[in-house]
Formats: sequence, structure tokens, C-alpha cells
Amino acid sequence: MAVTTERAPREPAGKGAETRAAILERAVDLASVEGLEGLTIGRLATQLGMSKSGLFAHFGSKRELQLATVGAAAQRFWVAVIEPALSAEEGLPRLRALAHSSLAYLDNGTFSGGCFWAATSAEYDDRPGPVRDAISAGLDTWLGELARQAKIAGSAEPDRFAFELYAIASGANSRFRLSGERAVFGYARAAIDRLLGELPR
Amino acid sequence: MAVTTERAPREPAGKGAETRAAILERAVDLASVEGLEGLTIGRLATQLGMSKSGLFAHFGSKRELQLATVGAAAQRFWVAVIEPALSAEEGLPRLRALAHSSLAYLDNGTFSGGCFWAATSAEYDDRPGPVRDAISAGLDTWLGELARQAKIAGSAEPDRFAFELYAIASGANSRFRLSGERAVFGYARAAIDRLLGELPR
DNA sequence: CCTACCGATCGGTAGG
DNA sequence: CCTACCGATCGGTAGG
Repeated sequence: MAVTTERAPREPAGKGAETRAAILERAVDLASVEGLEGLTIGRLATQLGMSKSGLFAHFGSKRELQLATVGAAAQRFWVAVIEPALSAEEGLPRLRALAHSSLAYLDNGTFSGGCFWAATSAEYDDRPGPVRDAISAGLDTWLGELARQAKIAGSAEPDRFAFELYAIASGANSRFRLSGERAVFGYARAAIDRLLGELPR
Repeated sequence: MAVTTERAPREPAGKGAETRAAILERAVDLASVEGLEGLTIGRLATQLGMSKSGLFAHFGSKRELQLATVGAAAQRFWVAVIEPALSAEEGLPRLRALAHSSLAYLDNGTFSGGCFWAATSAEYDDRPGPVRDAISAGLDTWLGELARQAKIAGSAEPDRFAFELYAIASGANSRFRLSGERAVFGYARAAIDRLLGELPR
């Protein structure tokens, strides 16, 4: 019973699914530059060499396109940041690996327009609705994982710890994006090392 | 000679200047919610009960409206954050006052849509041009002042220090804006106190 | 500061 | 997946 309640994917497989995946890859990059509002169907279609209505048919509404784009960005974040850290033992080693890979992901241009999550969360924090909820859930997952690892590592205040790690990384992203100075990543690494040094050993 | 090179204000004084000031107050709030792209002339005019073209005439282009809005936001930041801290002695006391007033300004809704600077810097970091330059200059001034006070307070790395203060405050803003949890301001205050405690006394 | 208008682009639809 | 089209809204202009 439970299985049958799963929503069937709009695109089962084959060419349609490939096209959809290609659209979403572009959509994530475009949204990281222009935002999820600036992600217009016409511009996206032009970049992909297809018609507006052809692209539109894959999603049915702009909102569905935006939600699918948030999902694709979550996948990319997982591959770039979470997965590489999974080989490290839970607790302090995992935390160190996550902090490293998240800074690397900001530095090396995983998203062409800087961090998708930083851009879209600032854009949507005042726009209630399912798109905002999806972005918020993605960030909550990230902070929750940081807090979980901090707790395993023995932190007495895992939520505060997660907040500080998050703040340092997102601060480095926004400063780097505006000033272009890579020095901020050095500052961020120093701050993270000091923070990790607070944990019991 | 030097005085005459100053650019004459577009609106000298009187009723025109008052209208312009009222427009910009609204524009700052609207932009803190919708962004500086979402700040459309039509919507702003409707909110103020005036015609699009009447409002438009005050600025001549959307870009000029955006630049004037950034200037008005800088004024509001100055009044809310910098000015209240000026009574504190330079160095550690000033730094403590600035950190306090900046967190208070995020918590008490100085801008109706959360921090104008956080919202617009994320929006414009990939949009080269004078608007981006104005936002960037405003943030550079803020970080520069933090670094200047950190240096006076005896920090060996004032730029790193300023970065960390900035990151904590901006992280608190973005987490509060998305999650609504005031606990982040407590985390931020703890982090700032720890940071200020690093300074020589 | 207004009415009346412009070309371009938006999300979305009809019909194939 | 396409062409052809829709009503609404965008920034901006003409003329007063």
C-alpha cells in the first residue's frame, strides 16, 4: 500500500527524461545567476535551443519548474559536498570533511553564479509558498546534518555549533562573490579550525 | 573651486524633494522584500498613489532609481547602526557597540524585508554595473569600519576579525529570515562575545 | 505631476 | 516537441 502512494514521476524514462535532466542542469546554473524569479522560461528555452512551449510542457507551470530546479540543486550539493565527506568517520572527522568540501564547493564554482542556496534563500525569504518551503527544507537538512555531527563529536551546543559553521561558510561566499578576494577563504578556514578546536578530543 | 565641482542635486528643495524622499523610503522597503530588480516603477507608484510616469520623472531611468535607493538604504543603516555606536570609545567599546546595534537592527525590522544589504548583494553579485558597484561600496565601507576599529582594539588581523563579525551577523540574518527562530541571535551574540574576548585587553 | 501610448517580454494556452 | 497566439506588465516616451 505504502508504495502505491508514491507519486509517479511525470517523465518515466527515455528521451523525455534526458531532456528534462538537461533542462534542469541549465536551470540550476541560470537560477544561481539570475535567481529563481529571473529564471524565465523564454530565456531558458533560448539557451537550450528549444521553444518556450516545448520546455513549458515538461513542467506545466513556472512554479513546478522552480521546484524541480531546487531539487536538482539539492542533488548537485549532495554530490559536491556531502558525498565526498561520507568516507570520513562520523563526528569530528566528518565535520572537518564537510567544512572542507563546502568551502571547496564555494571556491571552485560548483554553481556558475555562486552558491545556489545563498542566492535563492535571500530571494525567497519574503515570498511565502512552496518554493520558499523547498529552499528552507534544503538548508534545514544541511544545518541539521552539521548539528548531528557536532553532537556526535561531543559538542554541548550542536545547534550553535552548526550555526557558526554555516555563518562562516555563507559569509565567505557572499564576501568572495562581491569582492572577488580569495583571502576570505583563508579567514574562513582559520575560523573553522578554531571552532573545531573547541570540541572535546 | 572644489565646492563647485560637487554635483548639483536633481531636486533642489521644496515639494519635489519631499516627494522624492517619500518615494525612496518606500523604495528601500520594497527592495528589501522584492529585490532591486523586483522594485518596479509601476508597483512603487501604485503603493504611493501616484502615476508611473510621475514617479519616473524624478529619476529618469530605473537604474537611477536603483542607485538612489541604495543611497537611501545606506543612510538608514547609518542612522540605525553606526550613529548609535559613535558615543562609545574607539576600539573594543566601539566594536562591541557596533556589533550590538547591527544585531538589534536585524532583529527589530529596520528594513521591512530583512537586511537590504544581504538581499541586494546576493541579487547583484552576478550583475556587473553601477548598481552592483554601489552595493559593494556600501558593504566595503561597513567591513572597513569594522576592520579599522579592530585594529585600534589591537587585533593582529583586523581584516579577518571584520570578516568574522560580518559573517556572524549576516548568518544570523539569513537564518532568522528563513527559520524565524530568534535563537540564532543568541548564538550570534555568544559568537561575537567570544570573538571580542580574543582581543588584547 | 498627469493621460495616453510604444515595443518587448512575461507566464500560459490552443491546437497540432 | 512545434507555431501562433492571449492578456498583463515591464521600462520608457510624447506631449502637456
